Amino acid sequence: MRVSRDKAAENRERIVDTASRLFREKGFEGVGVDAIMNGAGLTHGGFYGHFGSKDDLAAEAVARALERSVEKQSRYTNLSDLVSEYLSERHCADRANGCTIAALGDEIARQRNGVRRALTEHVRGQLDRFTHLLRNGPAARRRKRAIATLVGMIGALTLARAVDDPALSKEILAVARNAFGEAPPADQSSGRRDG
Amino acid sequence: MRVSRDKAAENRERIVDTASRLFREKGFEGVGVDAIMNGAGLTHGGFYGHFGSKDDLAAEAVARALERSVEKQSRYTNLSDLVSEYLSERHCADRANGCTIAALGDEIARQRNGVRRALTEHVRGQLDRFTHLLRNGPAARRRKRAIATLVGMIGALTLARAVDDPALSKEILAVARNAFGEAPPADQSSGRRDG
DNA sequence: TGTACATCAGTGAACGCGCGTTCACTGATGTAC
DNA sequence: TGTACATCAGTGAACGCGCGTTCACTGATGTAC
Repeated sequence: MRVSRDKAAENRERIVDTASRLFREKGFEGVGVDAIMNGAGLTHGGFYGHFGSKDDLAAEAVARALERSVEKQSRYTNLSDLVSEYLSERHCADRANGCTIAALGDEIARQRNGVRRALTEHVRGQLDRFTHLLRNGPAARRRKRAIATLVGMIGALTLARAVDDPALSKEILAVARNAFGEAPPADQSSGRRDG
Repeated sequence: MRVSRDKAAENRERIVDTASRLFREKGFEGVGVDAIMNGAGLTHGGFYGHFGSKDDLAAEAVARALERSVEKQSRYTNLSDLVSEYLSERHCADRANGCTIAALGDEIARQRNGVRRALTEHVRGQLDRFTHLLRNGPAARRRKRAIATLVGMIGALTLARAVDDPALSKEILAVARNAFGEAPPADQSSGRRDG
């Protein structure tokens, strides 16, 4: 049965949002078109009225997830709070609504161009934002800190999720919050040469 | 045609090694039993004489990859060299023979108990080894640095591989080598409180 | 504003392929004498 | 040491299921008058 154009547009958005969550939760190959459409309250047959292929949807879903993540970040005016939230146990437990890079990082590396290009632009933006949020030192040094902070966040969340033992997982998050949220990780303050 | 017991044992080892490489290269769901057996110079039918299921092989393959990684590390007597090698462009480009956590991290988080448990023990060992390689400061602080270093390494390699642009990828690796291989990342040397 | 028709979003059955798994078979290996 | 038979590692065809994709159909929406 036909549905109004507005309703159809809403449905499309809902499919993208649902996919964006399910992919992060179970991986690209862990979710079928069927599950995505059911999750959006539709049946699988209508899928190809909205998207050319599952891969096309994947590209849109990743782009959507990355946009949302930038929106969420705009609330933070300093990097420490952002890092603390990112490395919280809540975020660690909620893969479906959390960071796309931590949830799908190594699958994205094997993905088609569309997905990888979107991610690359997102990372560039992240590094610029982080560099801007860091207040001390010249831009080049702040950029280095931004990179070290970003990779520390991603690695900590990935490892905390991969590990089986809740105590170890919490320890990793807590130490990383302290290391990347408080002290400047790329600061060569221990007196070594600067490269 | 039957094969000698020694040859059969060799074949089994070769299957595990091949799987360990192919899984890291293409992900658990990106490789079929067929491809693994062909890679080991056999046909798919013989697979179930060696393993109960593809999942069982996955657990063995991950365990094997982690063992190999520990063997490789035993060559290093200081953490800086180890980090530099880990964050080299060579390692970044060679997913099949490289770090299992960076290659399969977020898939492992969704995997069965066998795989996750093996990984957890490996991580514990890694942290102990890193803590031991760090020479300065009390054990508790060295452990924090070990954790920050490990998650920085994993995050940097994951991100450098996910990103589309070689220049950005190289920048991430270079900055991370400097941040995690030279200065102590968990060092609160900038004068903040210690937690 | 109301009516008649065309459009098309969504449905559900069906297709085809790939993949994990099974199985009857083969022929070299291992063993008993 | 040699022979006869049993064992069993590996082969390749086949099975069954799931999944991405297609398609004929439905009936509400959109439109023309």
